[in-house]
Amino acid sequence: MSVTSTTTLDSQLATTWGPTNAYPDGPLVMSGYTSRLWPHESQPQFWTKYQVWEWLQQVLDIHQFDASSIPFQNFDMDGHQLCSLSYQDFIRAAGSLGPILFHSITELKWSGQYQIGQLELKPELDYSCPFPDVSFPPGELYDPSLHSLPPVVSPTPSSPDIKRSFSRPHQVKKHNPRGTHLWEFIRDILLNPERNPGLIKWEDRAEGVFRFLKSEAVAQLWGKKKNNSSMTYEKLSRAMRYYYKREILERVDGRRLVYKFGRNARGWRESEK
DNA sequence: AGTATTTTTCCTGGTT
DNA sequence: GAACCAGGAAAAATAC
Repeated sequence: MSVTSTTTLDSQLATTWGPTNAYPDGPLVMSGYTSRLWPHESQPQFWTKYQVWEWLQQVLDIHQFDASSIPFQNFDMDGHQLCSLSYQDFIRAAGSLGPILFHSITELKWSGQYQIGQLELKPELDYSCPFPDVSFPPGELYDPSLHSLPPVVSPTPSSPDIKRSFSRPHQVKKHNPRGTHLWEFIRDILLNPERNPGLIKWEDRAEGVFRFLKSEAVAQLWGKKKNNSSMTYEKLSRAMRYYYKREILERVDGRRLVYKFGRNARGWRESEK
């Protein structure tokens, strides 16, 4: 009764994560539990430069800072190098945010070793990537996060010239239910196109305009994350509409499935205007 | 334990 | 007719 359109969803999922690349590496993640991390993600020493930047982004988001708070150039390194930085190095590279980053990476290094035993991160340090706790039982959906190795992507040094005086880290505590809000979840899908082929795509990267390509599939993913198997795009979109008032999203009329990030959405820009 | 936020659920009605 | 879009209303889930 609650199933909207299985046919459509099936086809969306099929085209998105077709059988071609389903479970390429076998059952790396225990399908029994909801795993929060997958091997390479949980072990910073194996991160690529790209993943290091992802991590930076996530930590900033969690602590409500925007991307201009840290000179990303100072972290132009892979996970191995990152892990060898000292506390002082972090201070030098990130100023007042150094301690936060240091704490975060330390925690991650530590828990990474035990992730086999399914050790969960402390909630406040959960900058885990976009789809950590979305694990689909075999045969159901292909979970992109199960791809242990991200494709070769370089940090796109287009112009990370985000230099600005540190906006003093005065904790702007906000609500953060379950680690991620819907809009952040959506944003993170956009920021990780390699792992999420064809779910949502940028229409205008600079303006923050994007479009859902597989609306029901995204809803399913969101539902999985919230442990709600009856999530639909209909319901997800209602939540999206509430963002208009808060200016996290701006209305884009006329175009179906198209949304635009608003002034209160952070962390989606390639570089700060 | 209680309040504020955010999301979910359901719905009516309109549009593409 | 299917799939969306707009919001109102109210309940549920979370955060603090």
